[in-house]
Amino acid sequence: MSGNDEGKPAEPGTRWLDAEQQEAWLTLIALVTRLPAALDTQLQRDSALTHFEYFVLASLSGEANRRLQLSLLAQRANASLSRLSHVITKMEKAGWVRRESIRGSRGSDAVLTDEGMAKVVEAAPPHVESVRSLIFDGLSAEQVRQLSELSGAMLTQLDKSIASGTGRA
Amino acid sequence: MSGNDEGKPAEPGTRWLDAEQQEAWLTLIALVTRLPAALDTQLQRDSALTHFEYFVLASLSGEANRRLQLSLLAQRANASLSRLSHVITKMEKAGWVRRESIRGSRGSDAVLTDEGMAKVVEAAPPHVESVRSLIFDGLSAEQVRQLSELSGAMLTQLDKSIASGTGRA
DNA sequence: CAGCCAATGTTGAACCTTCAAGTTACTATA
DNA sequence: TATAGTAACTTGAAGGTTCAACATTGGCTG
Repeated sequence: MSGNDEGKPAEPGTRWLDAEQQEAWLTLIALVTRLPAALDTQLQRDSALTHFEYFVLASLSGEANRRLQLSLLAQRANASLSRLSHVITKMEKAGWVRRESIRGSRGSDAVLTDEGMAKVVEAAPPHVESVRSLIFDGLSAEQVRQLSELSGAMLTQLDKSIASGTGRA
Repeated sequence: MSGNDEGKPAEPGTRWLDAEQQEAWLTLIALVTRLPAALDTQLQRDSALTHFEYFVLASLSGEANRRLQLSLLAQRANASLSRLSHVITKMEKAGWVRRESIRGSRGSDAVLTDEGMAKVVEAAPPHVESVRSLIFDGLSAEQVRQLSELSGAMLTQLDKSIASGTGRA
């Protein structure tokens, strides 16, 4: 990666990134762009699923009664409620999920059907194999630990920044 | 994050992720999902740009003559040529970029116009501020170094896996 | 209990990306 | 110098996501 891809000094008063931050940033951007693309490509080809759909199905499959309230599922899947709602509608039509309203509460649950469960069970092995090949085969145990810590730290900062409105994102 | 979101053992012969890998994976997925969303939100609100558009403009602005062949620019921006072409078309209409065919070669260049340059110069300060707030304010210098290394290692593995067809992504 | 407020969820339109097919124009080969 | 091959780019359609507006329904307060 060459020069200054994050824009060059133009306004006095703006604090730019130092060289190490620049490099880390460019590399991180590449990662967050390419990794999802790679995951989608594999899942699309092997199972005709988006990674988001897979993640939603997998999340439900790990749940106590294979069910979860939509708003909680959205959080779990790092998505907006709107995005989730559209996808649940699609997967409901496919027969993998159904909606069920919660008595005595204002929410509704997404429930994984048997067909949905079968779908994840079928999609999981090639996907996990791909995750291993795309990422973990290149990392030592120590690096895996570092990855957890670093990603965790970034998520914490992300949440803090968004909550405070400072990052205005 | 609770249980086993990557699907549970169902097929003998599939090698699953160990506990540390699982945790790292869930955290990484959260990051690659939320970070781009946060970047898009900020740029959309402050500058009416997608992060990808910003990145393309910034990449051009860092280039020798503010120009780069489309296929190279696509690589630089971690995107397909198709995606880039659509976006260049849009930005051409906005007056930020123009296409110029390369004599004696079969490619064409994207060239950043003065208006395009003005647009990046205006968009950069709030964006950099946001990047700092969203990510770097939560990381020590040592962590920034680790981030470069780790992201680099993952990208290397990603490329290797995709090239070999093993990860089939 | 009435009325308001806030949380939850849905929807359609606009927008963006992907995918596959098609075009163009160099390059190599005979 | 034909001809085939291929790299570079474009395009339209299909599909996914976001955004904003709307509907529904509990919870809270007077």
